[in-house]
Formats: sequence, C-alpha cells, structure tokens
Amino acid sequence: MARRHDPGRRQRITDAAVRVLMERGIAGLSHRAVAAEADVPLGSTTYHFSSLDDLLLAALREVNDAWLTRLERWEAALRPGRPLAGELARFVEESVRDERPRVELEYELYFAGLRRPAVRPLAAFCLDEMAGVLRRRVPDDATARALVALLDGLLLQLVLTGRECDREQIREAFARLVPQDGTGSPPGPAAG
Amino acid sequence: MARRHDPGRRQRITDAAVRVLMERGIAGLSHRAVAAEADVPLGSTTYHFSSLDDLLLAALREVNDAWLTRLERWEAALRPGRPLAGELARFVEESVRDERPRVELEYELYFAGLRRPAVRPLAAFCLDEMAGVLRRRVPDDATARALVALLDGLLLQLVLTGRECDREQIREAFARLVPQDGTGSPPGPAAG
DNA sequence: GGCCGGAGTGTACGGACGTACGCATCGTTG
DNA sequence: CAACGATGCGTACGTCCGTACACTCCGGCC
Repeated sequence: MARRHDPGRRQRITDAAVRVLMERGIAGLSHRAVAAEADVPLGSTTYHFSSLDDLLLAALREVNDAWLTRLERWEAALRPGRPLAGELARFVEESVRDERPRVELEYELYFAGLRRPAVRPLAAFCLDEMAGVLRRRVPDDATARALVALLDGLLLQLVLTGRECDREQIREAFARLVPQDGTGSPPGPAAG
Repeated sequence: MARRHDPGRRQRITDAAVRVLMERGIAGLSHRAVAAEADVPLGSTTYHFSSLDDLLLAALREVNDAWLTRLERWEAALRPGRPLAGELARFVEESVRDERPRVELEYELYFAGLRRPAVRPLAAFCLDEMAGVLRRRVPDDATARALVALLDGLLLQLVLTGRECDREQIREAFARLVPQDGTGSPPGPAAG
C-alpha cells in the first residue's frame, strides 16, 4: 500500500470522477465506480467526500472550470478585426467537432441542476460567467445573455440531432444578434 | 381485485409515470414508484412495458406531445398583425410562469437523450417539430432553427437561474432573429 | 524507544432496484 | 357444465448502492 499521507489524493479522486462522468454520465456516478477508476479503496472516496453529492459537485465544478477556461481562451485569442459572429460560429464548430464529450457533460451539468438543488447554483454560475465573458465584446448585458442562450441552444441541437454543423448558417444567426460587428465593441479603446 | 381485462390500464400507467417524472425527475423513475402512483400491482408495470426504458420512453413521448401541442396551439392562435417576436416572448413568459414543471421535464427529456440512445431520436424529433411549427411563420429553415435554439437557451436560463423574466429584453432578442416582422411571412397569402 | 492520536481503509449492513417466473383468474369453447 | 388457454399478478432473487464504523497504521511527542 504505502498510500498513507498521499497528498493530492482528493484531487485524484475528483479527476477520476470526471472520467466516470464522461463515460457513464451522472446516473452512472457511484462511489464504487470512482474508487475503481482512481484505483483507491472504496472507503477513501467516502472519507474525502462527505456524500456522493459532494463528490458530484466537486467533479462538476471541474468540468465547469474546464468549459469556462475554454471560452476564456477563445475570447482572449479574438483578433480585433474579425467579426464576432464568425468567431462564435467557429467556437461552436470546434466544440462539437473536438470536444463533444465535454459539451455533452456540460449540458448534463445543466440538467442535473434542474433537479438537484445543490447543483443549481453551479449551473447558474456557469451561465452568468459565460455571459460575463461575452459581455466584454458586446455593448450590453441583454445581448450577451441572448448570445449565451443561442449558443446553448445551438450546441444542444447539434449534439442531440447529430446533424452536421453548417457554420455559415450559425454565423448568420449570431450576426443578427450582434448589433454592429468587428469583434464586438470593447468598452474602452484598448481596455478590451 | 376485479381488475381483469382493464382497458386503458397501460395508459393509466403511462400517465402515472408522467406524474412520477414531474415530481422526482428521470432519476426517480422506477417500476415501484410508478406502480404505487398508478395504484396497480408492481407486476402490472413490468407486464405492460417490456423494460424500464420502454416505460420511460412512453412517458417522455407523452410529455413531448403535450409540449408540442402547446406550441401548436400558440401558433394557431397568432394574430396576423402582431409581430412574431412579441408573441414568442409571451410564449416564453407564460411557459416559465405557468408551466415550469413541464418545461423542466421537457429539458430533462433532452438530458436523457444525451446518454440514452433510445431517447435521443425522440429529443431530435422534438427539436425538428418545433422548428417545423416556427417555419410556418418564418421565411427559411435556418431562421426557424435559430429561433428554436434561442427559445431553448432562454428557457433554460430562466429555469436554471430562477431570474425573473424580462419580457421586453426577450422580445428584442427574438426580433433580431426574425428578418422582417408582422407575425412572420406565411409562404402563401392564405396558405397558413 | 515507546505510546498516542488522527488519518485512512476494509467490511458489512440495510435498502432499493429490475426482472423472471410460477400461479391465480376469467372468458371462451366444446 | 367442465376444461383449457391466455391474460395479468405477487413474490422472490440477485445485484448494486450509500454509508457507518471498527480497525490498522504511521508520524510526532514525551
């Protein structure tokens, strides 16, 4: 064994939980599945997390962070000259092409929030953060929230129907929501 | 007992399943819960439905039908003069105000579709039908699909954050997606 | 060097679940 | 009226789950 005083054990369990979620979904998350995936004894998962909900929440926070980080990176890499709508369409396309499991998991998070009071704040937080990121490129909160809604709805459609992604149509839809375009309107000249 | 040859028994079980789903969500659906809710013996639920997935699917079809019917009724009641965006905003507002449990359940259906192959076609069907209904009031498929995406995204946001519904903001967002407005553009003069 | 406290673990318990299957029951047929 | 077949039901089995808890083991302190 020699696993005594293993720092980062908690983190390893959380990571294993994320993998379990990715493979089996929220319904498939159990102490036993996580323990096996993390290669730790069953008791270890109940020791580090006071309940299964705790474990679920920790894992979902991880998933959520990864998702928001991806969005932040996309935002940070925006070129001033390019219209925002096209870049949003690219984000959608890349999401369903390269990160489908993560997208699916992200939406499982939302839906878990529908029923589990403990998860709901996290889902709401995610929505607000996304709006906050887009807000940097758009003149008002309402537009940012509408863009988030359209983004969520489109990703959901693409993931659920498995239909191929028509980037031009998606760009057009985003373009209608963005008032004037040129990678949005940063509040200040260089404050973006 | 005297329950022999009870016609509509299957339907009663399905209805009970819908109530169970409404109260406990998909994770809470079980043969036992449904049997108790429908006041039938446990064996009856396994007799009429070959598996739990069958029962879930039947119940979700019911939920789906109710949802699409609501949308159809909304569409049928549209007045020619009124702008479509405002009517869509009204639909959103009424949905979260009066039908929140049904909305939540509808999105649980989507969620179930993410993980259960048997449910996915139903979720995809629902998305297509919604687009089909909106298509009657809008000049092209792409716009209809974008409206569905925005509708889904907005409802999701409102239900998850519990934020109050700003109807004017929502109307504005829909208005940007609808090319010109006056309750859409029916293909023919009176063709509906 | 020997004890002591807490960190970590293995096991066992109680309960819920899906489903298979033998049996009761009733309409039908001769 | 009697027997039979299908229709419907109650029970019981095997599995998996979350969690509690007695126990082990290691690091620090006297």
